[in-house]
Amino acid sequence: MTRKPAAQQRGVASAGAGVMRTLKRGAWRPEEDELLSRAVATEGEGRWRTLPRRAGLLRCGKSCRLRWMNYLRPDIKRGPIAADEEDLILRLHRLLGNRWSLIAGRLPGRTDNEIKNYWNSHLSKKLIARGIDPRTHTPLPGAAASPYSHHADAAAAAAVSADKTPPLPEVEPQFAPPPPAHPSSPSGAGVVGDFASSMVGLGAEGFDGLGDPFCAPDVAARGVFGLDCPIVDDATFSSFLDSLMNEERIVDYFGDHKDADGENDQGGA
DNA sequence: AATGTTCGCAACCGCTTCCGG
DNA sequence: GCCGGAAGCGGTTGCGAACAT
Repeated sequence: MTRKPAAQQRGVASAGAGVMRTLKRGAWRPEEDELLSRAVATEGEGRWRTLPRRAGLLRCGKSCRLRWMNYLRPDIKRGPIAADEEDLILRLHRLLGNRWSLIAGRLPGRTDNEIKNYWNSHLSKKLIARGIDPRTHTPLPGAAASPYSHHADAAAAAAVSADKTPPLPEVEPQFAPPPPAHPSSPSGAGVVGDFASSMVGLGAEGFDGLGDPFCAPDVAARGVFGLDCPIVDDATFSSFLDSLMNEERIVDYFGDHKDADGENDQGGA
């Protein structure tokens, strides 16, 4: 996608006709990408604050980091989200809520921004079409009687229409819905309670030996599970997440229609 | 063909968390 | 323990492209 030059794009000036060195904003140009890539190659990631100056870029460090993380990193995977990736995103979102970076961490080559965008533009609509609240994974109010009906409510119907996907088969959800994520905690506390209750339906019985096995270290550190929550090391938590990938595909949750409708045929960046 | 609408995604913003002094 | 700077994260914005009328 081509984009307008910085100042034009966002209305925020890179103007400033002063002595002051002004920062450029908006879309990155190829030569800027080149400068950034070279700088990271020689100096490594980190020290984003000072990197742009050393690289000869008129960008803030924040912008450089974002560009590198979401676009320039060599290990980034291009192309449409595959069915198994989508399955995993759904599973992880049920568990973790909108913790995109954590979710992205389990999808090699995918960025948090990409997953967030995919969720907002595709998956949340699919859930709504199924009469499921994408935020809580619980039935939408109007759809409570038959949450998986094709005609659950107007919102679902509208979403189906908007989604341009064929109707989904009526399938009982594989998993028991977790409680809503914490809305008041934008950067992470959304996990609150999700882990424990999600385990009921997530085939997590295999983790019985771990107590509350899904108290990831950061979650435990935030105290969201209280004192009873054992702190599980990264490896344990990681192995749990890995196990999600090996479960029967969550696609039953939606019906396996993706390949047929070509919905994921969006090109890469 | 022209115009309006919707969609997908890159980039920005503001807040939170981390870390060193 | 406190403070300030740096890094990280999630929500939101706004543009161009694609599609519909």
